[in-house]
Amino acid sequence: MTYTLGMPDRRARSAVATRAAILDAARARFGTDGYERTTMRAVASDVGVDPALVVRYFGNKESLFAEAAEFDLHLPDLHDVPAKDLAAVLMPRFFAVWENDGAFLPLLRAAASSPRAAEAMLQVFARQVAPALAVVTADRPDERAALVGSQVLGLAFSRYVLRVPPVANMTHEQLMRWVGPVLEYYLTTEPR
Amino acid sequence: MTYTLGMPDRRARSAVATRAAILDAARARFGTDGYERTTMRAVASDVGVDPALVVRYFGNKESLFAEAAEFDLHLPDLHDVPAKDLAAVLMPRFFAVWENDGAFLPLLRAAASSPRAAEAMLQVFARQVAPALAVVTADRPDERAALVGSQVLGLAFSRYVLRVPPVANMTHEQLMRWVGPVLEYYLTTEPR
DNA sequence: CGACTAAGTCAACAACCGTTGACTTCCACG
DNA sequence: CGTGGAAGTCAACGGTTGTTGACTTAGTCG
Repeated sequence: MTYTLGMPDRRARSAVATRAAILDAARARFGTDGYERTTMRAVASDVGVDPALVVRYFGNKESLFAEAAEFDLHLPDLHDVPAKDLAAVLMPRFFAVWENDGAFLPLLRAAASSPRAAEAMLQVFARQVAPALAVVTADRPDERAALVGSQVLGLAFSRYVLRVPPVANMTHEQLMRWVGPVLEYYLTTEPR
Repeated sequence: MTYTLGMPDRRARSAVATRAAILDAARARFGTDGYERTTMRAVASDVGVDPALVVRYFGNKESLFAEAAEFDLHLPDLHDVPAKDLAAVLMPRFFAVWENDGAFLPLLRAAASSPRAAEAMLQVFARQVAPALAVVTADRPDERAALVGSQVLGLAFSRYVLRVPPVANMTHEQLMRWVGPVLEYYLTTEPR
């Protein structure tokens, strides 16, 4: 332990830990309550901390949201995936992003009433979804990617926001059996 | 003019007119700003009226929203529609409701961030969409209706809220050619 | 005309919000 | 030991919100 420079002490370590805890709580709140109904006080209270500390770390509510809404879809490379297996590869990523990760829901909720959030979501689609799908679409890749996006978004909205009973209660496998052929159709089949 | 009973005078007529004006303004505000960011003061100001008058007519904000979110999809009877023509019958109603009518978009926007609006939207689905589709689905009508709903909702979100370029710019016929087979599949085909 | 009543206004309330700046606590290090 | 600085708290601010109750205006009818 010769170096003290760049070696945070116990206080510093606990500082980044509480910062991360605040970010987690913010993600959860934004995801379930949306932007407006999420209060700085509630986020702070979830971590057991003073509201002033939240603004000390993140500046203000808008910046906190921006940082909480940053994420990476981690879409796999689809180059060597046969058409029949596309859904089996894509759907698990869908569930992971919307259920476990939980970073996507805040953005979806906010995008409905905030043009800025809508623009951010469009960027995610253009930079991550469209390129990943482009490698398996023969013609009109933009149209096909957007149609896949519409089905995926609608499924997320029905299942995680609206909680439409049948769709919200179905298992991953059941959903994959229903939706899988649709994704495959949008990506590979020629419409009539 | 023998009857005065049930014959509203000028004051009463102007009263229902301002009430209707308030309802229109509320629909517009809820549609663009969502539930939380819509304020009673803003709605009142749009009509050029005191905020107290809004609560006088509608009780409170929640009731105002409930009344502003009421509408009828006017879904046709699908009893005698062959499976091949289902999409051709349903899609025009989709465009009419989301483009011309314009009463559904507020509800979608608000539903993303307000549990109340989400509940209202669920009611519309359960009372209008599901029963209308049930007459053409052989088995598991609830699942099939919910899946159709998810695709329709996702299309509306992509096209009218997010405005994803390819989907937002396509014509009615192009969209019908792409999405039609999916609706038909959800309603009539057996999944693997 | 004068009383009645509906339509609408006014000011104010309690609560809650995001944000601020000064204060306290406490650990590490010279 | 004691001092500096980071981590965190505290109380308060200015503003906005939904909602309330008393007040004013104005048309109608006996």
